[in-house]
Amino acid sequence: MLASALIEEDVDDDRLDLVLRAIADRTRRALLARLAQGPARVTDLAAPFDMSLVAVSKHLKVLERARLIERDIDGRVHRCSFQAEPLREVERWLDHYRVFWTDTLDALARHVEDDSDQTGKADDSEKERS
Amino acid sequence: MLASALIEEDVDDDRLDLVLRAIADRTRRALLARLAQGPARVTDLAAPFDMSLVAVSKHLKVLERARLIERDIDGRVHRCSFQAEPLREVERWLDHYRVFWTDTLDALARHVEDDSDQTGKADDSEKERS
DNA sequence: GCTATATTAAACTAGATGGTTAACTAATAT
DNA sequence: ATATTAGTTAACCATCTAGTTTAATATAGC
Repeated sequence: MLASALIEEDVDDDRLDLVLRAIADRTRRALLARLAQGPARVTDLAAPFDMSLVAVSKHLKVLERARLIERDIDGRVHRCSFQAEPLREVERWLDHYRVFWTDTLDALARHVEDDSDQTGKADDSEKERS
Repeated sequence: MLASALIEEDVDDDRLDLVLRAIADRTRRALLARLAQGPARVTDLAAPFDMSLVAVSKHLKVLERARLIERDIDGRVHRCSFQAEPLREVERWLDHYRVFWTDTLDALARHVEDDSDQTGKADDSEKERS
């Protein structure tokens, strides 16, 4: 179990790194927000921003590498469309923490117990969180 | 509405930037995963990692600035504890996109329509720049 | 007081990031 | 055929990042 599981985890981490770093920039988040309304050309995407077309083009490439957008090239026009899939990865990561604000303290205690075998040690006899 | 709303949005963006960039690093995600089990000292947090204590200390400071951890200083020992609150900000951001994988295509269509007044959408007859 | 421990601070490095301008490629329009 | 448009590539720059090592600070124990 160990080797493959660890490799799997690294892959997940790689993808999470890509996606989280892609959305950790407000320009790219704005581009995504725009694209969530529907596909658009690079030039039109760049128009609202106070930066060069080249800069926006680079941002789009970051989003593309994270698979958050897809590009449909038609002649000299690149039409970009939003792809939500990678955000589900973020969602899945958040799943591990959502218990901290959705469940009761009781459920929280259960959660901590359930996962405590992962770390072994952690002498924390105090879980006085907020 | 405009001015205050825009400022608010900037604040949100600032906080999102902080939080997303904090979690966009696998070392820091691992630290959070560990801390979600319960508070821990800096030295113990650093132990599993193949990097210097100083490096981990810096990562912790990034998490602290994003308010993802709190620090309780007791003598020479800094005890760090997980704070989930900022992740709700990420959750709220994701809310805008969750519709893309939870709802039917029908609901998606509705969603796009509802928000379309924000941008005047897709076909903005190119107002070229630069 | 002296020594060991816990942690941060400072100074440095290599590489990534976010932006620029200028040059290029390719498709379209006149 | 030529000029315009859409977009990328290349080269460059300033700043940030993630790590290092060494030094400093402060507490704890003997």
